[in-house]
Amino acid sequence: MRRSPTIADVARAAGVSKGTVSFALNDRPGVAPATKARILATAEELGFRPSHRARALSHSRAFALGLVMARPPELLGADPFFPAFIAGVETELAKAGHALLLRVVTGGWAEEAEGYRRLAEDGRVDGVFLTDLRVGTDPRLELLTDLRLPAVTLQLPDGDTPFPAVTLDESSGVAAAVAHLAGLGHRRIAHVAGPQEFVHGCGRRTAWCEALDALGLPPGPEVVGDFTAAGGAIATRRLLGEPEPPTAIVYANDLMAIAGVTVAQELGLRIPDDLSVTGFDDTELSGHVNPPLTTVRVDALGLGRAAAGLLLRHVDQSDAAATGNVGLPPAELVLRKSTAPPPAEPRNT
Amino acid sequence: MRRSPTIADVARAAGVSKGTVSFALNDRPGVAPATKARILATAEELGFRPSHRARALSHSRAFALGLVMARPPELLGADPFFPAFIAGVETELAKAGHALLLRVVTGGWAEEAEGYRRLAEDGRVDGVFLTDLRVGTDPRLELLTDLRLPAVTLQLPDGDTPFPAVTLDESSGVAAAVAHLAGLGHRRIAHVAGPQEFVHGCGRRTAWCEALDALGLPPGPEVVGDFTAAGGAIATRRLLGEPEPPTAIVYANDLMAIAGVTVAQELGLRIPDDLSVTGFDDTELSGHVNPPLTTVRVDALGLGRAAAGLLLRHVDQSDAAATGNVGLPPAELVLRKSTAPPPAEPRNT
DNA sequence: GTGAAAGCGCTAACAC
DNA sequence: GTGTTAGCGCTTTCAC
Repeated sequence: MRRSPTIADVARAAGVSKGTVSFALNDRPGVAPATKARILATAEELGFRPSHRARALSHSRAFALGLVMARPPELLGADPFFPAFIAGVETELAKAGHALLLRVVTGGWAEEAEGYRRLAEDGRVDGVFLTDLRVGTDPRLELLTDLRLPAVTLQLPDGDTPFPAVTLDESSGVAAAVAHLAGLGHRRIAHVAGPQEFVHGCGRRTAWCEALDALGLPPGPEVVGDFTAAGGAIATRRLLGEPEPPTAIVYANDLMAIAGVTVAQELGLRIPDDLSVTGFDDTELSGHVNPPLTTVRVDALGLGRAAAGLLLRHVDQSDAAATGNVGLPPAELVLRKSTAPPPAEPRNT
Repeated sequence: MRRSPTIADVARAAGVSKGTVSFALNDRPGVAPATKARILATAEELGFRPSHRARALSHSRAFALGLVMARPPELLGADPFFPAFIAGVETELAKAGHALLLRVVTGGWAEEAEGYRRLAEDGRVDGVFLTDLRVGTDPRLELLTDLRLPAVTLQLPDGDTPFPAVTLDESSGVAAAVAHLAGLGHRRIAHVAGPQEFVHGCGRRTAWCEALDALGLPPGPEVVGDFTAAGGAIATRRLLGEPEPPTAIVYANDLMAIAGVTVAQELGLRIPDDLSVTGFDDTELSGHVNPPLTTVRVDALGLGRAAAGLLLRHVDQSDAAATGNVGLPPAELVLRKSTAPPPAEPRNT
């Protein structure tokens, strides 16, 4: 079992000191071109790879970024956002030689806080991504400040946190969906919302609400769901059971929308003839359900890339140059077949 | 900005040497109970947290495990397996104080190999999980042996790799689906397979094939898909366009099955009256589509837990005690509403 | 331009 | 029992 070569081996083989090797390897000035070439060659020849562990110790840096996913178990396999987001993050991190540490917690806040705390106190990461921001004051903000752990957040353009943020306007996508429905003639446009403690859940609801208002339509009925299919089904049943059911429903994600379509169909409604539906996320499946779902596309991959780039810059610069936010193109409406003009006659339930 | 206390600080405060502190902290014999208590107390008081980086360096261990996900971008958000698997892995790793490093590669084999290589050569992880095993000789087997990187594989009970494995019988689930359909009276039972280079894609197909044979049924038509919704749609269109279309289709995953149902419905077929369908995975959505999908449930969370436990043991034991495989309960059929007896009359296409 | 040596924070062998 | 010391492999300051 051959031990992998260390910087000392290279130094010996090249006939120089460890320090010089280090300088040569890191492109630092003050090494004669000839020496440098020789060092690089022997390093190459020996198959030298710098030990990440040793660098981490002497730099007091982990060269890794962390992501804590707090999710109820049911939502784990169904959420389309994280895998794409993570893929985006990875493309950036891989280039920079950083790694991504994942922590998934399925319990409550205590467990989540513990997740961040351990990442920080163990020095396993140099910074973290803050997704699923809570409205008001997210408790993680204080925690991370406490832990002195750099972070970037994902949030809506009007958000305001003490951390650098990647912003993406989801509202205009929802507004476009509402406008599209209104344009088709709908007047009772309902909403199945996500949990209102999250900025995205809350933001989408607000966008729906304000879009209705801007169009001079009355505020439609709404039910707050939980982003799960089961929750979407229950919410839909509630909405359709009302005395004057909506003719269109704007869902806060595709999962709830698809479950909602199923419920409506079971109740004998035809989509889109009797009921129009829109989703949010544009999951791969949404184009392949019956009917194909009109939805709002959000670029999770791009978000991941942008967030990783921002966090890397934020972490790398020890000087306090303000790292500005970065904005992504707004979410956009994807028209498919789940929307149509409302039925002419009022239905009876 | 207060530097976090090191072992030297604790030693000084407790009036002992670093070595003694280290022994006390690690529950090693040879420290007087009184001294030990005092050390533990001062450590607690100072808020001492051992530096993971320093331990990693002196132990030559990363205290982290790696997972390389190789996935085409389309499948990233839709695959229900990984999130649950990762959650399972995490529950075990968190207990053991290990971290999970994720690497996602969307390109080909070269990129994937590079992913493993970097994890190994950078010493970022102590071992890796090998999912999506290829049939025949998976190229990663040799690579990892080369890199001297411990690994555990996920595979079918009859698999055979040089690495410890977590095994789960998927075949009996598929066989149960076929038997269920045959019991309803179906005789032309088709299959939409996953990519045949993977053991799970191949295994499910073989299970379907052998189940038909065991029941004395003729081998049904089949199309090899790619596990994506789009692929499932295309495959289904092909099967239903044949002169004598099947009356039932067994899909290798839910995503393709749901897309297949949509295609069939667009062609005017009623599910399950005109066509029965089964899936595989039991995603959250599959109970909330129209009709709810009969499928095969596989315990991804349990797989993750078992794999993590196995890999931890495998990595921790420096002595060569053979770490046996661990077997999980077989996948089981979940009956819902997408299956029924075949239509009495032969349809015309 | 290059070498020597002192860290980074912990572990583990070896003295006492 | 406890203290001392030499690593783990790299970075970085300071002489020369």
